[in-house]
Amino acid sequence: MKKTMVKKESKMGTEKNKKPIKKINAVRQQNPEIKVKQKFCPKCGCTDLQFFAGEAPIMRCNNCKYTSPLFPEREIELKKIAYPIDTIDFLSIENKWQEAWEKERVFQVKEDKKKKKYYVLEMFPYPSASYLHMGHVRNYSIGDVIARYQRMQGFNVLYPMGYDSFGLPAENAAKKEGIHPKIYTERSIAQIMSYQKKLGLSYDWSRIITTHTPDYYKWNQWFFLKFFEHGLAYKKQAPVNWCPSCKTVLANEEVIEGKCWRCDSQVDIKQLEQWFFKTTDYAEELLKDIDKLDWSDKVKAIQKNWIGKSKGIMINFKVDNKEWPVFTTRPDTIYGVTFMAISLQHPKLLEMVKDTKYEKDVQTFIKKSQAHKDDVEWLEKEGVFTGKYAVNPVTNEKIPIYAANFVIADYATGMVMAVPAHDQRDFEFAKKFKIPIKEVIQPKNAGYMVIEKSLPKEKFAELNKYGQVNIEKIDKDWGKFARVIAPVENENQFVKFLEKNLLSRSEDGGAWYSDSINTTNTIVFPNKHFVIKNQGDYEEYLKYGLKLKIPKKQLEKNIKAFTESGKIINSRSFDGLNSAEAIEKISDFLEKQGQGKRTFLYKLRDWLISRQRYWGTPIPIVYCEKCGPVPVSEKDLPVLLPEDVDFKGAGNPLLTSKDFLETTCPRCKGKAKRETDTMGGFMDSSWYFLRYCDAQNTEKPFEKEKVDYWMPVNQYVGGIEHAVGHLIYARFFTKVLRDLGMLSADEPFTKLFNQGVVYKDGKKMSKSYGNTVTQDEISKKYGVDTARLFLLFVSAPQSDMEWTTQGIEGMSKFIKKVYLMKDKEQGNNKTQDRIESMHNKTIQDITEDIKHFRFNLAIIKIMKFADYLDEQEFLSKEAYLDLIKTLSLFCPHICEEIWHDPEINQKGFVSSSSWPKADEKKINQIFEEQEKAMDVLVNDVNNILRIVKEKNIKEKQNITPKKIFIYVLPKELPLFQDAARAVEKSTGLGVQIFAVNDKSKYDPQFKASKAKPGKPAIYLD
RNA sequence: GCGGGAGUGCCGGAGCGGUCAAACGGGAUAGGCUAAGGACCUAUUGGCUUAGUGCCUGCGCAGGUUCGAUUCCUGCCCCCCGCACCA
Repeated sequence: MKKTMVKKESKMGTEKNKKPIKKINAVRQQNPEIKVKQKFCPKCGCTDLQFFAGEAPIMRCNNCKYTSPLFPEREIELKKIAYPIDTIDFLSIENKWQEAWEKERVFQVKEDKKKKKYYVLEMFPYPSASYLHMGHVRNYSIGDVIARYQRMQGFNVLYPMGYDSFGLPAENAAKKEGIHPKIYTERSIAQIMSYQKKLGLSYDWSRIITTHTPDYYKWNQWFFLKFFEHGLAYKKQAPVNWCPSCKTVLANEEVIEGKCWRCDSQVDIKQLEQWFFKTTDYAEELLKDIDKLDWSDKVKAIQKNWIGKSKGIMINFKVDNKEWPVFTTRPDTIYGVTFMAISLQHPKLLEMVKDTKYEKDVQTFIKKSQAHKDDVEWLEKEGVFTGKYAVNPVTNEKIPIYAANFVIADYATGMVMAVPAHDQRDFEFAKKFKIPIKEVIQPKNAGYMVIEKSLPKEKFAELNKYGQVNIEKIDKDWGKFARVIAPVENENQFVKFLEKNLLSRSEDGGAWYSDSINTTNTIVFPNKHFVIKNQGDYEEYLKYGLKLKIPKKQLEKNIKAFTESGKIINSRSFDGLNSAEAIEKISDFLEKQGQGKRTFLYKLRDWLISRQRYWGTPIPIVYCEKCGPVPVSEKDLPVLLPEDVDFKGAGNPLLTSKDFLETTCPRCKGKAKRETDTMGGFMDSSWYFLRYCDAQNTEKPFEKEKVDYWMPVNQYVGGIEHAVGHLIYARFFTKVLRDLGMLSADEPFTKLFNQGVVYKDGKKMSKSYGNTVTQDEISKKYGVDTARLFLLFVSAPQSDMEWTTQGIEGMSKFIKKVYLMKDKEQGNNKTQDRIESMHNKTIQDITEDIKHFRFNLAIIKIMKFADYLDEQEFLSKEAYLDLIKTLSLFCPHICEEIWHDPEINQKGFVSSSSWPKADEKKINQIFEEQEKAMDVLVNDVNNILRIVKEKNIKEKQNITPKKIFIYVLPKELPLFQDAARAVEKSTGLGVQIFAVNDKSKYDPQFKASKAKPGKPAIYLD
């Protein structure tokens, strides 16, 4: 995909430029909007017209060849342009069927216990733009194909749409343009919705949801109260991400590379009191259940990584005789601890240094490092000594404590035991502050030997003699490249062997060079890989695309810490163990001593839901002067978002609404103030899929029975960008509601499909990049059916694609062709059983393809099938109907139009017809082989013709064959009767076919004897 | 650094152990139908060779496994995407 952008202009491109662009093209490009009124041939009434520019523009009918000059009154315009009238009026067909579907409620569904359900869902959009671009069109088309397919399979398909309509952009628009967020939002929704309708998406519009309306957000508040009741919602002071530009806190999932996901500003860390949901209570289940999901490995990996479980031990260090637990995954390195590092944001840091001479240093340092997440790739390690010491519980050594910028405040306990010899960060810090480095792990004496180019056989034999090298395979030929991978059990002896026999050590002590056997480029990587190369020089080596690389960082102890496992040293009674054993033994020891506790830790944090913004769900909490924070009572919900706010100032606009702010305490009826934080948008999207199941309910968020009927979502479709945010929260929410008895599902989304991104000019197509191609532009020109078909045809739905209009014409032509086929005379073809075979095979293949999201391949097969049907003398109606059915997934409007055409005359809607079933008995592979044989024959004839022609030119003669004679084996005669027709069509010459044993055959050159089974002989006369 | 994906013709993209590399679409070239083409039809589109044949080259580069590799493995190159100071 990216390739297109990288590659230079092709040769073809430059050649093209040599040829002058035809005038007509240029004109058309300049004035694509000008159309001609004439739609029907005045003579025969057909619509297959062509128009030609020129001094006197004319119209020509392709059917009856009638030609006439065009409307004199439009002559001026026509002089500029000749533009074909589309013979199909897409727009009115689209409107017609969209209206019909809506009127007949074709896509509305009810729970029906007798029918199997299927829930298809696309991630609901955030209504920030007022149009749809090709990226959207592609996404919605994917979902619609699935919905239509499952519907035709007989499932009760729930396929809803709604809008995630709370959020900052609306508020920003209000600030900038002075429009109230509500108006802005509702306008956008109306526009987007109209475009979605124009796409012919088969949503059940009766279930529409907009999250900014009180009908919806009331339940957000209700859930909040439930969570609060069950201890799952709480308020705490914590170091949180603060976006200075959006003026709000952000959840961890909304910070990308240290920047705000919306505005890209540097995010600061602030100590603030905020509302959280206890996602960490569910960390283990969220992690464990990932394996149950039919999601892509990538998304699963991202989630696992995000939850980030690590196994380790809490070890009690003592500071001022108080216990300071510290988490580590590497207790085997505890004897190597040479300093402690505490986070700058640690709440107890200042307390620790209070009234000491170090207090000032620490304070200055905190100020200096500004406490914001930095975007540098790897932060320069900085820190300051706190003057305090911690006691190592195993050695009783006094360990100095440093305040350091690389320690995260809210992971584990905010303080780490630093082992510079075996942790890269600790190492860097120690180097900088001249803290001792104590090695407690030694690299293991084992490795792998990789030998490029073969050694002499006898040398390998010698290696083997040592017994340490197990050579798996040696290339027999000297001089050829061979790779030998051999585990080396005893490095020291092996190295000695190498030194003695093959190599000598380089001066810096790192690499090994072989000079003993006539080569200069032999290198050894101790502890990692041994790469021995000899015979031949460096240049030759490069020729084979191999480069020599000395991983200096791995060799030079001065740069890198040894972080792998190995043999324990300098650790008293634990010496000699390997790391894995030592981890267990030391953990046992610590636990026995009461100095430690094995535990698991997660990277996942609690979900920060407070936002200091206006356009969101108010948090239903009241601060009473006497009672403190009190939840609003259920019956007072919803806490309405006031509309009389001022967006001009800085800060949260909610603070400007007095009516909202001032209230009474639900408990003591005294004076109280409302919470002005609102909930982040992820709250809205964490349960919207449940609301769809019962969207009109005014009594509760949803009826359990209904949700249990529809949930879980069978197929979720959406971008991979939500892998950690929305998809984790929604899973969390589902699990909590399950535990509250509100539904039965464990997981919200059984299957997840991540569609690819649509790029343009090398960037993701989006409003913010300004590189959008809108639905309007394309559908006006080609109709939405073409747009949908093209987008799904041009590449697999999960892969990224670069937007191009190249090829869209082809799709348009194809649709037109299928449409015109309906007028063909219906009847039985001679090749009926062959058609049936292809028909059933096609259905079988397409069904498989659709099941596996290979829409592009399914479309290809539909096209092939259509071509085949079109080639036949008569229209095979049955086959054609199934063609229309399958095509209707992609092009619902035109298919509906055909379905109801008087010639075809089907009842009901094709959209609610049933998916064709393949009859395997009718699939006959022989036909396919015969088709191939026919193709070969046609090919052969053409090949001969070509050769003859070339000969003519070369030898300046003029032999032009006029007739083709084909000689087939007698029993193959019926088969090749059709082939003869194909040859006729292909060559435009007369064809006569004989059986080889036909005595009356015309065969002057006795070619007939060349005929073989499946391969007739040919003679050109 | 870690994780995921990818590299196929002029282009977009199929194929993912053999039956066939290049389906399908686009582009280009030639021809037909035409007074006129943007419709439609036909052929060609790696090289050599040939009355329909045969051979070679070839799926980022270099090796390996296999009777056989575009497909599996190893190393390297390049590109894209995501995460990243998680102790």
